[in-house]
Amino acid sequence: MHRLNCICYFYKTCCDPYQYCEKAKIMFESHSCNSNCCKLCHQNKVSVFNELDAVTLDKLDAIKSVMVCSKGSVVFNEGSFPKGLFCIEYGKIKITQTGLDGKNQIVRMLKGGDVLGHRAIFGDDEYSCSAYAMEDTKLCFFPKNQFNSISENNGKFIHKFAQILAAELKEAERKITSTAQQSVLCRVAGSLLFLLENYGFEKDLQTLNVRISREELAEMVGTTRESATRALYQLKNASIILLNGKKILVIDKKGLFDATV
Amino acid sequence: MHRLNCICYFYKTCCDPYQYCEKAKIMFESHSCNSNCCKLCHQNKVSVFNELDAVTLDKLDAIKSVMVCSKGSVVFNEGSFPKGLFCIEYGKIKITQTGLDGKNQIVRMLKGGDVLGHRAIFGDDEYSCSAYAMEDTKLCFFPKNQFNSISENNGKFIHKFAQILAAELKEAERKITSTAQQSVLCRVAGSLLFLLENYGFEKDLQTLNVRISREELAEMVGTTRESATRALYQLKNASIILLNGKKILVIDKKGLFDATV
DNA sequence: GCTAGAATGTGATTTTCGTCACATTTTTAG
DNA sequence: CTAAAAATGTGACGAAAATCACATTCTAGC
Repeated sequence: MHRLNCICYFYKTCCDPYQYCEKAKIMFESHSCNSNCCKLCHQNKVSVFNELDAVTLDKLDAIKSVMVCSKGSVVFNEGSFPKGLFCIEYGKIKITQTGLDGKNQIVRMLKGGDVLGHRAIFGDDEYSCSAYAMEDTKLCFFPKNQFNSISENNGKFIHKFAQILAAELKEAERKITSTAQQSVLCRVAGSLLFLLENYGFEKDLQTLNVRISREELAEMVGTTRESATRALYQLKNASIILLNGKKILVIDKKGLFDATV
Repeated sequence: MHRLNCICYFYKTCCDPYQYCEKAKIMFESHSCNSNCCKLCHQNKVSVFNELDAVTLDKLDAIKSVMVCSKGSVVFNEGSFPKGLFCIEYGKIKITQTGLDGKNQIVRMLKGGDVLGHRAIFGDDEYSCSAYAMEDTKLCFFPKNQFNSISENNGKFIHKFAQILAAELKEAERKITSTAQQSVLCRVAGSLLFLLENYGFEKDLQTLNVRISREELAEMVGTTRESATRALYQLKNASIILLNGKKILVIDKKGLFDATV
């Protein structure tokens, strides 16, 4: 099933460094995985690896490990030094930062095809954030030194990362402005819209394709759990969304958009 | 004085595109300028151009224009498309974004040696922010297409920009967290500390080496002019700073640091 | 399918901060 | 130098959101 030159880590919830874990192994095997080969990966078309030549893809394949993280796992911790670059095959990752009194702030939300660890690697820096799997997630891992020697002489490849960093910077700066200027209600509406754009709907074309707790929504928005809850119910009372446990259904996308200003 | 292969724009306050301006010309000539040559520029050591080989520096010199902006000038406008990359020889630039009801948010503050326009260029995007000169500022300008063809085959050069973007992203994400979680007083203290780290002191070793209005401070912090004023006076009453018109004197740096949490 | 623990909803209260209004000071242009 | 405009300081007030407390509901693990 998996290629011989791929080492497979099985990742155990909340353990660092990565360890073998029976549950992760079962997850790993239960998925109809692709060949664990970058060239054949269905994320190839959307990820930073698109447009890469076959030779570079082979090199990347040769150095990579594959790992599976169960929901809640830590991928890396704020303050530690990056050992390499991660690329998501499937799953969802939240990137969080610790603020006052250990209160978390979610600064990015990732999905299949996205990379993580690149900020610290290109910044030549420790991780400024932690990364957690929000659901069972499969990642590929490229050790830093080997990754660097592959990218080093490939201006196009580095340029692609610069492009990603530029897009992330744009989004972060926009978030500074909205956090500073908008009400909690507007920010909650904006975050739901972001989740919709980023993760899309489930098959019913109404339910947001991500399970997020009230606490996490509050951490995205930069408010308290209670205020996030109240904002959600305001949107519900305005017939813009429906709530069903952790499911959030968007029934009036335009209304949601209008609520962001 | 200036090299023949350097075109000099003289920049007129608030005019776009850049125009000849008598005042700017006088400013330009009154400064004992260097040769307008990247190789000899004193910012060479700190800017993205450090470690560049002589050949590349010569190429950059050949394509660049030099311009001087008087205080208050617009360097570029949010929403327009980048025509090239700027590098500051001296002066100070604020990068702002328009939020609700046209309220500004300052997202970055730049100084000699810093570049601007790189986010939009590497993001292949329009400007997501506007740039204003906070004081008389001298910039070098590198037209986009020519800049791209020089950087294209220079992985190290692009890598340097990725490094800058990574550092800016780190700072932006940290600012999201503080804006979301900290009180106005903490954020004002934090901004003063940032201004100190970024611009340093004047010769008296107490006065912040930047003139910033209450309004601008509020725009950095993400609050109102009145709240920013009140926070400044709280710090003054705590004998952490002194206020003298637009001058801000830091007399207790540790106290300022303690006030950020 | 039970049960403990986690997550959520909700009212009451307090705190922070924005808004408004206007006096005062500083800066700028002529 | 002077008038006008811009920037600043400050009190009163109200709105938004944090905090606290606790009831209720959901969920994971046995």
